[in-house]
Amino acid sequence: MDVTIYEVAKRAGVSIATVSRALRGTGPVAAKTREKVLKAVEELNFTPSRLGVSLAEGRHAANGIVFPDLAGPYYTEVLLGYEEVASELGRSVVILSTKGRTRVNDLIKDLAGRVDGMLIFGHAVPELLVGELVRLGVRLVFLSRDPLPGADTLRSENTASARALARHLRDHGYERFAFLGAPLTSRDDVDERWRGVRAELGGAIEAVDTGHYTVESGFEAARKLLKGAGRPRAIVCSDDEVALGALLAAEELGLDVPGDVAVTGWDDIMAARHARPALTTVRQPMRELGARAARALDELITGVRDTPNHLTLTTEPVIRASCGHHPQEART
Amino acid sequence: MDVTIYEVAKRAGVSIATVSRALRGTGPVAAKTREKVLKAVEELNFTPSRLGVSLAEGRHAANGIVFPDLAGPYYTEVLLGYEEVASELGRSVVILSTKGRTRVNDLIKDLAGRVDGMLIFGHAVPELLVGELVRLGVRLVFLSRDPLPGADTLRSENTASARALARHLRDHGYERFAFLGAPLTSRDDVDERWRGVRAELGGAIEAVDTGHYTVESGFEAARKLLKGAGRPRAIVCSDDEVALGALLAAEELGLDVPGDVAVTGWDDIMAARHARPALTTVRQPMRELGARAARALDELITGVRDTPNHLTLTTEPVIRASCGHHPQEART
DNA sequence: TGCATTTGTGTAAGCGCTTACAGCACGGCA
DNA sequence: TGCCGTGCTGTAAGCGCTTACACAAATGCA
Repeated sequence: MDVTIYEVAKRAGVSIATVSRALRGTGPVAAKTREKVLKAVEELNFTPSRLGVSLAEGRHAANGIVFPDLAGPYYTEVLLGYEEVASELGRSVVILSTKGRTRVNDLIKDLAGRVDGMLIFGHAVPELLVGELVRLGVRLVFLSRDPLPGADTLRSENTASARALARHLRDHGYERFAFLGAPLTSRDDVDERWRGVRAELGGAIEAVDTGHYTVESGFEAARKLLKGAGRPRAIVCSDDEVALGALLAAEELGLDVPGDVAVTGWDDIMAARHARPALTTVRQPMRELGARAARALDELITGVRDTPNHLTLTTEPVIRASCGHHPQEART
Repeated sequence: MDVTIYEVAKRAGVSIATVSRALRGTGPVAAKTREKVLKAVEELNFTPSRLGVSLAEGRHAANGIVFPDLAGPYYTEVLLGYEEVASELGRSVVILSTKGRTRVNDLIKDLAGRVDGMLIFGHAVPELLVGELVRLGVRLVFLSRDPLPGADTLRSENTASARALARHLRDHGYERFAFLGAPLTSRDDVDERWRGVRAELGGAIEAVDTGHYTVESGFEAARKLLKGAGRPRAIVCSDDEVALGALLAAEELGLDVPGDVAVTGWDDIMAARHARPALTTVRQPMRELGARAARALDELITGVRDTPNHLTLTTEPVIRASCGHHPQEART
């Protein structure tokens, strides 16, 4: 990768300006000259240095993406949609995981210096820095976060779906409920889900903090909960991974799902479908979130749009076996 | 992000060289001067332009990673390990998915111009291009691929584990086997697994091509296989996703796993543990593959090492319920 | 006190491109 | 024949940094 435009120019017997014009198609170039240039390019196997191009153009042709942790299907799916569209738009994708990192601020700032804009998951970035980035003029799209000035936000609907899910469970005839998740750690999505079920079920549901959103934390919390005195009839989990943990806990305690206790998740990750009983959940359009984010960013970067956009995508309940037999619904 | 070193220099009343030295700690700078510089940096909120730095330094401080498709836990896990170590080493990670892309060559070349080296999954890149990249002096690490000159290769062990898995199944008393996967599409890993079980089971196992490595293709192939006349007693799948598909097929046909048919996977992805019956599989150290790749690349880039390395990591069988009860083994 | 170091700082030459501007040749037209 | 486009190409000024080199000032030592 170290043949430069100068060598091409020399070989073709023209100036570097002509090489550049011939290659980019800007400005007029005589057919014969173009041919000479292309031939030299071919022979030397020349690829313009991205660094040189970017420096001169003043743009990176790259997008960043910041997530708290790539583990788990949710982030992966979003990333997938994001990268696909970004690539379509001619932009590379630079990733950054903040989990367990010290000096996150520096990492983010470094990233900001490598890209034209970035997608940030929820609260993966300290609040103070968010303001600074906005002030710096970095193009930003936030995922699953309350709208804020100076940046796009993108999310999928939570409250109404949560209410619908809660209603569905109540229609089963269940009366005691628990919500399993970490609603106190400011993941807006989960907070909304909690408020949704709460609004529907009122005092019949209690929240249990799992601390994290992992199979393990779900398992631990569910085990404690199911062993306790007032065992809930149904457990609404903040996401599928927590729910998978709950299923494991029930299994360990010899409880039948959904016979003894119903369980629901959120996201519809792959494992949800393969768990037994298959997990009732709410499908979030994860790839589309990523894809939309990439397009939104493109609009902001190219300047097609300069006012922030705040969009909410709809979700879809997926009723499977883990919530119990329900006459009105089909099963997957 | 558009305050430059010149403005800092002016504000601090020094030259840009001094600013650079003060910030990077190269060369001597008087304490008082350093303070002035830092103050100016602070006030202007200056971050050196990555482009400028890279151009001057002649390095990107970034690594690439190329995968056929990010879908599925295998790639994610590797990516996770890779990004973590790369970040530790001060390198960003630029991703590129080749699935369904036209002009892959251009994408790869563009990527090569953005990074100091890259990790490439198996055969995600056309063979012809591999040679060209090597010739161009791009630092490369290949995953799950036969050793080739001019680049590192990294893989996890397949043949011996496959033989061990096959032996384990035979010890159950099973006699007719099938191998489900797409061994003909040149994924070296899978090819080795097939050869391993084949070496152990000989004519007792037949290969069935699924075309892809997805739950769906596994489902389709397994359904056809299980409906057919000579139904195998055990199905060895090329990876967990195919195996999950096989479990679904068995369920649909009303067959008991492992009572009627045993199923095994490969990789030990999250869903393997949550499937019912839980999937017997072979754990591949996915994160470590990523982490090692990042370190290997670093060695090549920094020049600590200049001869290619070819490493094989060991795998670990994970015996769960899907292969049947087996007195000698514990169950997870 | 004088000289050789050391320390601190600035100047300027890159790094590899893009592009505004200028210049040159050629053809068409009056 | 003279003049004015038009088409093509080259020159050179950036883009934002790093760093070799030169030089001045401060220090150490005899």
